[in-house]
Amino acid sequence: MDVAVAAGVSQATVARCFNTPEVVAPGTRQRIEAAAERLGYVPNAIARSLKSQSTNIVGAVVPAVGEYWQNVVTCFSRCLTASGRQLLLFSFLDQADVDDTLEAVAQYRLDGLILASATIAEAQLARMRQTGLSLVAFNHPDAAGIVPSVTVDNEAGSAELARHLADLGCARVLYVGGVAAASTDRARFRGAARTLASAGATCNYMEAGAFTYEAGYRAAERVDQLDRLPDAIMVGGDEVAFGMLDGLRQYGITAPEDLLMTGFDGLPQASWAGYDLTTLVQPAEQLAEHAAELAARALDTPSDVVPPSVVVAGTLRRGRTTRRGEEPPARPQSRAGRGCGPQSRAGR
Amino acid sequence: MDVAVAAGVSQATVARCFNTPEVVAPGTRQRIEAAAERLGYVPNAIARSLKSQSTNIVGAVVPAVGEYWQNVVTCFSRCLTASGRQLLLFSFLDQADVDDTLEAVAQYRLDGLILASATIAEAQLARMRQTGLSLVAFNHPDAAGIVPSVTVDNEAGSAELARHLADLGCARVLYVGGVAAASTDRARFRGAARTLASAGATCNYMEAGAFTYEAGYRAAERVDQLDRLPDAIMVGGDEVAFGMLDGLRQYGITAPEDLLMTGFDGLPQASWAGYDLTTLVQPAEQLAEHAAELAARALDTPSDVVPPSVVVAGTLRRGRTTRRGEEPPARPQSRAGRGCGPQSRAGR
DNA sequence: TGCAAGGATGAATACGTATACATAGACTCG
DNA sequence: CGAGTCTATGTATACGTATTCATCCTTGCA
Repeated sequence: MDVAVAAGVSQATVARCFNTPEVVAPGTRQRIEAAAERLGYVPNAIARSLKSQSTNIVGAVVPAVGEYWQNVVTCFSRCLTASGRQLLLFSFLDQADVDDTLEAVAQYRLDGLILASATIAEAQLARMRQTGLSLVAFNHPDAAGIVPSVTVDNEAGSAELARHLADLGCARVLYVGGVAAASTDRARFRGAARTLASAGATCNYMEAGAFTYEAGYRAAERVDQLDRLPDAIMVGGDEVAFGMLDGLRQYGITAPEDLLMTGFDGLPQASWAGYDLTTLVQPAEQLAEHAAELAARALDTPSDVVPPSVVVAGTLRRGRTTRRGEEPPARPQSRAGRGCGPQSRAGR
Repeated sequence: MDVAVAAGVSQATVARCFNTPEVVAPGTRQRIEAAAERLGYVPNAIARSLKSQSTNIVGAVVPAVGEYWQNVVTCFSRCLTASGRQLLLFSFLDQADVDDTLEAVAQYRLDGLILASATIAEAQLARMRQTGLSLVAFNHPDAAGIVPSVTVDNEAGSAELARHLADLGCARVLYVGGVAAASTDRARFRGAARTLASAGATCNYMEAGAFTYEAGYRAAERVDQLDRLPDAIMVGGDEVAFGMLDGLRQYGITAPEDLLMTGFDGLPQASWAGYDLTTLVQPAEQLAEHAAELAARALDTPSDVVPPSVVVAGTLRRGRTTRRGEEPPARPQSRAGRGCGPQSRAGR
């Protein structure tokens, strides 16, 4: 409005100048742009949102902890920014906080909402769907059919890992899940158990209690106390696997020497030389893209139509933790022959 | 408005019912609440923001990569949610994207903006300050004096680490920084160099090139090629230190056996048994709280007053990487005496 | 020259809320 | 019983934009 009087035009023309510049006369446009520049004017997205009934903002409700989720949030942000939209982030510590969070979410008229958690109750999902908000469940396989859903193919991925272990001759496998209530966890166990059974191998289940490093570390004690070590441990999440690896080392148990180990998720750290974990890499970027697209899509689907769901295949990453009997990779040329002598750092 | 007619009152009364319920008659209130419940009405935060000129949203511009930042983002989210505000997240990959990002930011009339990056140009900060937006620089010590700033005490923290090394008898120290252009990096090197000099020790500088695991891993090769290994390596960031540790192990160099090592930041992984790194723990939660508070504070400071800056002390965490000559921690009771025999997992 | 067509712009309105002001009724008290 | 006070509510307006409709000016053509 200030700009309008400064440029000697009406507010409508200013608006046109910013939205459809081609319909405004070059001279006028130049005058408006100069005035805007001088006054430091920037369009008000709030007012625009109110008028256009669309905020250009997508919300994401994400657990506050865990390497996996931090990675996913970054992907969301990248995807949305790339398509000119914004990310409103809600992170919750306790599952119970989700209710409050969702209430706060509803106030902002978001273009879409990504619910990222494998433990949101299905009843709650159904309720959210009634609000007319375009939402999509991320990493919650059981939500497919209730709301649009985006996940990696947990069962097939886990089956691939199991097949890999079976090929390496593992007959007794222990599956260490994070939280049995998580639908991802169940799907992963299903894939593992099915494949191993058909290969004539056994697959027991143990629950770590959380998808965290500490949970894996603590679960290592229970593994150590087993009467007999399994041939391999399939862990339901990379972070839990890191804890399991470090925890087992405490008891003198290492992978791949004493048993093989696989993770799930494909966190950046799985590629770090310190762990070098065999895992199933989730195509996080791709998953995030699908979620962002679904969340922002026009809400034309009537509620009795089965919503679209996207399942993307993961990629097996072979790390040292399942590399039994092979030659260790060539060591870079050593420091031998230098003055300081290698005696104190001879072997690995 | 729908609710108003349904309850047989005016829109103003509905608004009062949601903001100042005590001034509306109990009977009326009940009627309105019933109507709202029935119609699934939730107040429109967009309209409220437009009217009240305050969005209740705080923005954060954060680098898209790095364990450190992911952790910080989580803290921001927790703090803001706890105080009933929302977090609009912008993450950028390239420093050059920041300009575009900031332009997009300006459209939303945020209550405040947290600029989290140690490499934002100071001229840009000064320019942003003109926009009247209440902004605060996070983790950018050089910004203090230009805009309100929140950082850990980088120099003192680094000095504390250096003192720790000096006490352990280190005379030749190598400082491996992430990006020399980052003001945090420079402050940390200053603290280390000053303290080591006064202790009669030397402190050379090497730049890893980025604050990433890979950069640390690659820098390990240059360390290996030195004529003589230093007594200790101070790494400018934990993630870089992890890479350095793993990289050095490639060459048969381990900490604390061959040299001591310290990090900086206090990432969760530094406590993981696999690294167990001596580092300076940033009080991330506390820093985030200060940033959130400053960002949302009333913008009463005239631009010629030096803005307030918060510097919080970090905490030294002693890990195995500087634990030379001490007894290793007691091993948990071994699995000896069980049927499967411990031969294959005897030593560490 | 007169008229139609089209291009540029202004006036007016709606989006959903918060709030200042006005109003009307109930109640108190001298 | 009338004036004053307090409470509950309605009326009207503003926030900054997008958009429809109307208006005015220019241009082309017969």
